Amino acid sequence: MGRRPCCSKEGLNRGAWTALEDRTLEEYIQIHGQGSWRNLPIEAGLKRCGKSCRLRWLNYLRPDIKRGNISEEEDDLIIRLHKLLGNRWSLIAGRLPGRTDNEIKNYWNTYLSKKVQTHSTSKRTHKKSTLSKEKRILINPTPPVRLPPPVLTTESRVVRTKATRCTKVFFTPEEPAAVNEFVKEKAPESNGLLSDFMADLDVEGLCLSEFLHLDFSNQCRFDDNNNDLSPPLISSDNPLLFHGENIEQYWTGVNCIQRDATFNLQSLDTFLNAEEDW
DNA sequence: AAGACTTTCAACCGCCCGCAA
DNA sequence: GTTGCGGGCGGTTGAAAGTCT
Repeated sequence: MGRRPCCSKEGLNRGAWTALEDRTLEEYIQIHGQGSWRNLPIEAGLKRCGKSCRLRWLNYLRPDIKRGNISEEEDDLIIRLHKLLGNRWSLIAGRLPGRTDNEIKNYWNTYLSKKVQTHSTSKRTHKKSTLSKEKRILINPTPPVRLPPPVLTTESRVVRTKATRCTKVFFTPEEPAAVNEFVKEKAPESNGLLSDFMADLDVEGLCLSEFLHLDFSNQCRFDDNNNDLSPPLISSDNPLLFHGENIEQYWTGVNCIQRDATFNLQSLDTFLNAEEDW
């Protein structure tokens, strides 16, 4: 018994999305919300497979998406998480708010895997690998810039979402002040770099699986004035910022850990590095 | 200048899983 | 317990853009 295809595929558009299709999908989801992907194209009047709509929304149109400008810290985090989780891109992406599994997968395949290979042959140093970073696309640690919405001058025009290459890379060593605040507080021995913060986040005594399965992307929308128990881990301004007290509140709230359990933020890095010894 | 080659990444494909009937 | 459906995931493809010769 064959599986019913997700859609007939007959008479459906394929390939690159046009500006008009993007707008139609965006408007539909703004009104009706996402979900029911199979019916969505019919109801929205799109000649697309439901899966295609879902993919387009999740990987490109979603408003909270970050594209390009993958920072050094994110690089490092992806490598560490990949070491821990393997090719579980959605899980890795879940730890990088605003990043999609597809983007991380592509980024890994085109750049990070080579970088890691290079590092494994020549011992890792603090500086980036000798691999020509100049060839990387849109990668610098400056605040991510959303690509402007597609220009809708011609309704049927195909939107080329491909990022253009740049051969120069600019490093702007600035970090969100709040991150440094928190890092200094929790890890005074570090100099405040986010990478060091990651090196000082410990899950000892906590449920790592819970940690890994938390949907951080949702937390980006957390409003600090909101005191409910929705996990208030990350602020929208500083997506990688973990609020220790809030983590404790959440985890104790969901009974992941005992309320009186000692809560220490020490070193996730230690854990990730310890993986080598497993 | 132009053709060949390489790189990038959006989009597609097919499998898997959870859930409801 | 079984079946079918919807959604999600990871692997792969191929067109476009960049680089090299």
